[in-house]
This record gives sequence, C-alpha cells and structure tokens, in this order.
Amino acid sequence: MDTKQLARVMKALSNPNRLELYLEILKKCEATFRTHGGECMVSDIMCSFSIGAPTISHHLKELSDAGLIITERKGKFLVARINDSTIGEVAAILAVKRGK
Amino acid sequence: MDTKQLARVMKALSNPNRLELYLEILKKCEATFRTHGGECMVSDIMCSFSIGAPTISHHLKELSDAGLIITERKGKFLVARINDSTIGEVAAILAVKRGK
DNA sequence: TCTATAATTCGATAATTATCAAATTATAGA
DNA sequence: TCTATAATTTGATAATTATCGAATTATAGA
Repeated sequence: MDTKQLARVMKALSNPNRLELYLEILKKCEATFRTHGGECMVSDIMCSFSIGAPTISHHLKELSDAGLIITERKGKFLVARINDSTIGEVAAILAVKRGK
Repeated sequence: MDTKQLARVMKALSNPNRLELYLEILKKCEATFRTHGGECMVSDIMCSFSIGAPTISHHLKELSDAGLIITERKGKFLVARINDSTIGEVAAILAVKRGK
C-alpha cells in the first residue's frame, strides 16, 4: 500500500461517526462470526446512531471505497463485512515503520 | 485511547501532504538515531515538499496537537521527534480490534 | 398489483480545511 | 544594532465534506 492509499484509508476513519460505524461493524462481525459468517446487518446497527439514513449510506460508501469494508445487498438489506486485509496492512505499516 | 482521540489521530494522517510529512520525520528520526538522538531538523526536509512554509507550519501543529510528534525549538530551528507511544497505540488498537 | 420497509440518490447548506501571500516574530551572527 | 534566516501568525479563498430533507429505487410480502 502506497502513501496515497494509506491517506485514503486514514481519511475514511477520520470522521468520528464513520469510525464508530466501522468499529460497530467490526464488533458485529466478530460477535456473529459463528452464526452469520462474520456479517453485519447494517439496519441492525443504524438505530444506535444519531445520524440519518442518507448519511449512513454515504459513510458506508466511503468505507467501501477505501477498501475497509465489503458490502453486499441481501434482499431488502445491506450486509457488511470487514475487509481484514486492508486494516491489517495499515496496522502492519504503522508497526513496521516505527521499527516494531 | 478512546474513539474520539483515535479519530483525531486518523484525521491528522488523512491529508496526503501531512502524512508524507509525518513519514518523512519518522524516516529522518530513525536515520539519525545514533548521531542526533532521533531528532529531525524540520528545515532539512522542507525542501522536498512542494508546499509553502506556512502550510508546513500548520501541518506540524496538527501533527503535534494529535500527539503524533513532539516539537521543540532549538535556536532558529525547529526539531521534531516522533511520539512513539501514540502511533504505537493506534497500531495496537487496529491489530487488537480485529483479533490479531 | 399494492404497500411497507430498506436503502440510495439528489440538491442544498453549513462547517471544515488546505493553501497561499503578506506581515510579523524569533534568533544567530556580523 | 543591523541583517539574514527560520518559523509563525493573520487574513483570505477555494475546495472538500458532513449532514439533512425530499424524492427515488429496490425488494418482500400481502
């Protein structure tokens, strides 16, 4: 991952609401790993946010464009999965760059 | 580190020029670890950026406010050091949150 | 086909921000 | 004290963005 792409990922996680959204998806995916194969029903977590549906939709697109999540429509609903490799790369870069 | 603070750090690293600046400081600090105690003379790296001094100054303040670097004036010059604990925490959070 | 629900798109707005030029401050050395 | 250099501050502007309401699309089920 080059610097430009790294900056893009950082930007996607730089908005507090979007970061919360990402972390919530991450939590949900891990919690339902056995029962739902690590997927997150977006409509399930929407209620815990104080922002509207259009904004959520916008944020999800940003996360998706940054490669942080993968979304898929299932009937009426949208499910999200964490793209583990992206965040893994970021964590690795940050750790390695500082010599750890 | 709570989510708000994490978002603040991400934001500080979300601008391409600012991220480059941070990485450049990191590189310089590591390169001069033996000779200069891991410090970076800011004026030394300024020339490799295409943005003006006021903008650099602004970006450095952002990095400093986010806790990513520590700056100190030495005579006419500004030296910067990496605040290793901040980036370390971020790397750790990202790694841990995804169960690694 | 009609309806209700989930999600997205569109258009607008307020807030934030990256950047610069000009002016100012800080400092070292002559 | 004067000068040159490094850095910061100020004020302005253009670009980006977070957010919303309204309208639209997609889908499942009655």
